[in-house]
Amino acid sequence: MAGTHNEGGAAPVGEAGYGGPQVCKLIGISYRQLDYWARTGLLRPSVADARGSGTKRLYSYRDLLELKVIKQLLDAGISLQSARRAVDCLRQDLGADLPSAKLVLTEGRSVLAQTNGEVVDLLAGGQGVFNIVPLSGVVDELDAAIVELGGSRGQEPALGWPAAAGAGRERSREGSSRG
Amino acid sequence: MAGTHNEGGAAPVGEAGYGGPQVCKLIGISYRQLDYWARTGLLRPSVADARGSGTKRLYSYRDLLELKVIKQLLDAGISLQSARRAVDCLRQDLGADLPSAKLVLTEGRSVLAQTNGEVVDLLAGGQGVFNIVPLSGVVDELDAAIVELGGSRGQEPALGWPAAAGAGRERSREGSSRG
DNA sequence: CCGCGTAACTACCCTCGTGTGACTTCCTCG
DNA sequence: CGAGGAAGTCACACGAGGGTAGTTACGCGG
Repeated sequence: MAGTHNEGGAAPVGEAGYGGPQVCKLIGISYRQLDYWARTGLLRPSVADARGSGTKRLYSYRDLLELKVIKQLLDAGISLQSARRAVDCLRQDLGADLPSAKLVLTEGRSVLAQTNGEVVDLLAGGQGVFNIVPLSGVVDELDAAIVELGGSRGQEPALGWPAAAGAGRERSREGSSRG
Repeated sequence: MAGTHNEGGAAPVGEAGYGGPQVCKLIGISYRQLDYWARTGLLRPSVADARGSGTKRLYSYRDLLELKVIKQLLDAGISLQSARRAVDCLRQDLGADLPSAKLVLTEGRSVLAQTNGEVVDLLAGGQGVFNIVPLSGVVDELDAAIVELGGSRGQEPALGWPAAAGAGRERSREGSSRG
């Protein structure tokens, strides 16, 4: 279905990235929300941002991950401001093995815990509230959504990247020059 | 200011409870916040609510605990709506040993975990975001605040709750010990 | 006994963040 | 060059309070 044009499903056009409306379907947010986040600087598309009314925003898979985390946090009743800190933390650990990690947010500090032991350790020593995001679920749901929307394309939805710990996974296409 | 009132510190007058401004100091919120919460029904004083402009709201120690939990959640960037659910959960487990428990909130479900094992178990099976509130810290901080504001009275920081609820639950609530 | 002062609660209006809808503009593809 | 879709813009809504003035219940002094 929708196999006529290459924009019919959720798969990125070649290597370009994911367009705005596609991202909305994949993440499960409204377009206005995505637009708002992009305009307020919470998360701007890393492949290509808009340069006018007629252009397209292009999001990378990494962007999708961050968006999904933000949505999870919002669903859990956490404010955008806190979600922003969470994404910040996510960006610092670029090489982490995300599917096996948990994002642990406390007041003033946010860390990526790679094992359950770390989480328990943090829990034992902390006083405030903990917000814990198991990233496995995030990656899983996102992947499932990608497959569901455009899986029949025979195009890999960008999941072969857990070997990114210290490795250069520089397959991003920064070719589009701004005007 | 003519020293007309006897409540110089934080200790409740006899069995009355804690007044509004006192609660603000104890919990660390603004009066407007407390007022807003009372008006919107998030947490109304259980000893005596206001019946006009000249009357006083009187909060019980249990109210203070719930307020403190709410404030912790707010500090962690959690919305009032979610905090409302947390307090709801707290009210269901009236007889629980709060200082040793942790409040675990997930999307759609909120439970009181009495042991760390329960928390780990919940973490292992869940997908969404977890908000974990160690109540030991809550009780501890609240107790310290009460002692600090009214400590010179040599009075018990917390008094027995009024039997307004009708149920006589004599738990050992003395918050000096924590798990 | 009654007014006064003050402490508390209340009402009203405003702000800020976080969106949402409607409508416009304008780029890109064919 | 025309059609269509995507970003932009403006107005508005709603939650969560802040500020301030008004209103009422006390207690006290005259």
